[in-house]
Amino acid sequence: MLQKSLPMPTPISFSVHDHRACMIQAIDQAKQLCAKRKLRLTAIRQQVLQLIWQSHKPIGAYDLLALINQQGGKAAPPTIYRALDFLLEHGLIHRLASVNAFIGCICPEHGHQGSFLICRQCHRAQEVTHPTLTSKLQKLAQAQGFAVESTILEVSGLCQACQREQA
Amino acid sequence: MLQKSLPMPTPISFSVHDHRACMIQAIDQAKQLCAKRKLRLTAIRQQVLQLIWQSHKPIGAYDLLALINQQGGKAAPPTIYRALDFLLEHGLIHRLASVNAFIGCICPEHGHQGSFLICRQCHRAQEVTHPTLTSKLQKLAQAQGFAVESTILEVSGLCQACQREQA
DNA sequence: GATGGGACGTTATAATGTTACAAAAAAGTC
DNA sequence: GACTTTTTTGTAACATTATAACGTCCCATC
Ligand SMILES: [Zn+2]
Ligand SMILES: [Zn+2]
Ligand SMILES: [Zn+2]
Ligand SMILES: [Zn+2]
Repeated sequence: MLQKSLPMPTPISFSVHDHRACMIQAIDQAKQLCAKRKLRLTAIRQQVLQLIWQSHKPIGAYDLLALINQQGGKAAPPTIYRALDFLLEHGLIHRLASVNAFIGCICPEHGHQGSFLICRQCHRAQEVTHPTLTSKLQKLAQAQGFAVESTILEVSGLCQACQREQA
Repeated sequence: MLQKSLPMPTPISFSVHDHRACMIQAIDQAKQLCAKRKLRLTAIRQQVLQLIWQSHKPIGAYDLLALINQQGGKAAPPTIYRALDFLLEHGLIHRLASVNAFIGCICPEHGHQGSFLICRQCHRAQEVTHPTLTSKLQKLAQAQGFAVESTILEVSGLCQACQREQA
């Protein structure tokens, strides 16, 4: 079960857009999702989610920790990791293993693995869908007798803006 | 440039096989490759490569460090990481970001990104090819104006043996 | 208003990876 | 061979990322 084929929002990380609106929408969506599933979006969990969305690029656990403590909090690593675990578990964020950082999920309802384009220059990342790709992968794995449970797919390279800057 | 389409050896990690023969062949191949490219496969680099191949599953940097020091060495982390960097740079090993571990490459001549099936139970991993998959991915990225430089694809799940054991 | 499970605070520690600089070894040059 | 230059290794300290253990608090339910 890699991904359901519901429509996903258009990815826009690499485009100019009102990121504050993204965050507000994401928080709102998270609240609804937690209400629906009877989960507790506690103050810290919401704060972590908000900080992740406020960042225009994937953010590390200790950067989050610093931000929280700048804002008057007095958190320790376990606090952050517990919040991150909760958000991960319920699909509200993704973890990018190749850069040890976290990013908000653009469609938390889906229950999916994320796939990401990550710019090595500006460090922004964008979640993308891989419609046929997922099934191809499934077949490839099944041919080996391997039962897929989850997949990480992280593409590193240059986003359009950074390509232009390079030239 | 994700991958050239030369023939790759049949993956056998999850099958019963003479792993010692794998290692000997891999070391031999590494020596040839380094000779051809005028690279220096120093004692430590060869030892690290050999230890990686001796392990029947991906192995972490600090486990390698411990093994080397068990064998009479007196290495510190930088020693290991430098050897790993060399081996990575020249495609002799791969790094599995999702488990922070290293694994020997089954076809170091190719200059490719690896894709891996990783069993969450027995922790063995197997490198696989993704012939059409790579090009699909390229197209997907290009549609976003993204210039791909490298890709990590790591599939987690259960290998055939562990599936049977489960049942 | 007891009580039980989940969430959080706190301290310490584990695991992974890097910087900086000195010494040694190897390779190139005459 | 003696010199210089480059590459590799040794060593100590440090940085980053993540977890363990245990006690306390909150709060929903009974
Ligand atoms: Zn997502
Ligand atoms: Zn960029
Ligand atoms: Zn390989
Ligand atoms: Zn297995």
